[in-house]
Amino acid sequence: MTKQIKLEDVAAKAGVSKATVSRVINRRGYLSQKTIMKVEEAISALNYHPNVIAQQMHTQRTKQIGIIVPTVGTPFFGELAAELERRLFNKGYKVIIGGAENDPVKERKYLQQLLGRQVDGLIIATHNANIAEYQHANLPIVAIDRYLRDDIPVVYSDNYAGAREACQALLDRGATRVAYTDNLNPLNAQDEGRLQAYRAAMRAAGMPELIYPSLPDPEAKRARFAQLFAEHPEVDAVFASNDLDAALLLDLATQRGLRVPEDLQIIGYDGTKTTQTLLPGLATVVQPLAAMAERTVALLEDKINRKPTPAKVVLPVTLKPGRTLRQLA
Amino acid sequence: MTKQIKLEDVAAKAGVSKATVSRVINRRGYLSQKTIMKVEEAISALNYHPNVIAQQMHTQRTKQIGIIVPTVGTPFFGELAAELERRLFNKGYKVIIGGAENDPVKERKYLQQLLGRQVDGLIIATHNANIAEYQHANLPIVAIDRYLRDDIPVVYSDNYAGAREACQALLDRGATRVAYTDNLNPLNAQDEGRLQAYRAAMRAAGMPELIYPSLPDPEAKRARFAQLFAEHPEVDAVFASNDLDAALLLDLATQRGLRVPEDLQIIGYDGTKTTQTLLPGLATVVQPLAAMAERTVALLEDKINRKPTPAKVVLPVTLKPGRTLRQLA
DNA sequence: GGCTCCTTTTGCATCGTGATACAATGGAGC
DNA sequence: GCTCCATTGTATCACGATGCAAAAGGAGCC
Repeated sequence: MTKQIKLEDVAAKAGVSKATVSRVINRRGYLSQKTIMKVEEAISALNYHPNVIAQQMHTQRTKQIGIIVPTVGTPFFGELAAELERRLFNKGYKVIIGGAENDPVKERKYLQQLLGRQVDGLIIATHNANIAEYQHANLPIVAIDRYLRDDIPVVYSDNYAGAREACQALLDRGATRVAYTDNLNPLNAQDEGRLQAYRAAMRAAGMPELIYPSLPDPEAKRARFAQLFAEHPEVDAVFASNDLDAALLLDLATQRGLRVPEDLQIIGYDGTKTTQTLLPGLATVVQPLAAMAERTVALLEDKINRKPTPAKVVLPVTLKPGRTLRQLA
Repeated sequence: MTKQIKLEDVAAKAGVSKATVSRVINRRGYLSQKTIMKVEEAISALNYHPNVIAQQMHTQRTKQIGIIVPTVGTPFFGELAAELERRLFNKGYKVIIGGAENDPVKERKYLQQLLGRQVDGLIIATHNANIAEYQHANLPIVAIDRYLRDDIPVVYSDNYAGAREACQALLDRGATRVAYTDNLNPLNAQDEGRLQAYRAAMRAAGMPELIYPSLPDPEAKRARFAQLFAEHPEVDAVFASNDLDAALLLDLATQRGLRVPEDLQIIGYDGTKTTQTLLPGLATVVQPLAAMAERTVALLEDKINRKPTPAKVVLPVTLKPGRTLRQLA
């Protein structure tokens, strides 16, 4: 705003050299009590704050970590970002957050800029198109829920087991026709785990597969899900690959006069705090967000410190029953 | 990771001088097509990215904006952060996000570091204790929903009108005892608007005030809200100052066998996309998040460019009726 | 006084980019 | 041989904090 106070100004005010001020700030080397006091008085009198950019220039480190998520405006990624941010802050890092918004152009722009040593490391939690920049990125990276490159570790929860248990929970409670809704982006290897588990469960139960895409546009998605009920009135259970979709299905079902869980059982996926607060009755598969964040940050630190890291970390999920499931027979 | 490629390396590889490489990158001065090609080839061959820190050092700008929120793990602030981030990105800024977590110590730490010109501007959306650092901050700042200092513009939505309409909606539908729950932090001037409107409405209706605090700890809050029903069975309507509390009250009421809205009407506040997806039936007061973000970013840009800014911007809210309200008589 | 030893302070180079001034080269055109 | 202009190179500085080597100050000792 007005004038930028720098080290030199403090030095002049205190009547010492720049080096001495620096040494007072960082408590290094020999210092007389008298100079320490003089300098500290000058610092607070001028309201001096060291220029972080200059420090970064010198250390060649920014102590900043980039996090790329689809958006923080959604419970899963919002809570994930919050968990990551808290842990990174405790380790002295600040977080640059990028909402890729399922827009490969925006994601690419973020990467190109962040690759100029603006961050000491990167956490990628998007489900976008395979972006070339990742392949040549010369930077510590950890991915969440998505494979990027052989030497980039992936942290994810056990999607296959989670989906298997969700399907089993429905079948154990007498479901005869189970539909599945998912964001069927072929580039997300982990979500494939959920799809595969659903298919395997249907095969084992001798039931047909009923798969509906979860479209990005809210209106289109609502219309698509409405079709499900229209086309397949025999469906008496739905496994949604995320809780927001489960809530939408719940609303649609209620509007059509279906009773939940008597006529239709519903189970979601993710189990964030937000969903559990807003819809405490929803059955869901809870992803271990805190643990995922913990491991992600630990892996990133190892990468930064050039320690060896495992190729992947898989964490267990928990099934949370709820009022959208019938009582067990 | 390995070796840091710098301008000089590109120059050597392309067989030209540093100045020429700089000219090519920034398209300045006379340049032959041949050199442009040579240089660009070298750039991509070496996978060169300009060192952002050095650029920042030179321009004395970081093109980074700090956003301090309580947490992005909550629908309101998560969606707000997402709206802000998208607009800032479009203007060439990256976002450093800080979750203050209602912890004044953490908030203060963030400020002290960010004040070292690590960001070109700051957006404050916390409801924490009054932190001294704000008073001397020599940096463009815009606050959301909270007064900080005379020369820091505040953007907020019309809390008084929103609360007034919420209360009126309940009374119009035959409510005879209306309780109010809120995060009663005395430092949040705007929330006071909601409280005042509730009090005025009760006074006008000749009804007693029933005010319950929304505690930070989830378990404690649940217990506190349960008291509301135990202590005041005559309550037939609740106005919650946020949707998460409204959902909690809805759950508690259902568990106690109260029918909503027949026995108990509920209206919340905020009306985020997340709540409207998860609980589409909840009546609420919708805050204009997108407009708030838009105005905030515009004000911050004005501040950065030293243009005059208004002291405050108040935006209108919208009442969204729902199945937690009775039909109008 | 001259010497060593320790404390305290200072000057200077460094990090990578961008800006600026100025020189130098080469080719075209007359 | 001259001018004109496009093109590239060289050189230097600024940005602000840091860390090293060197210098300055003071005490003690012979």
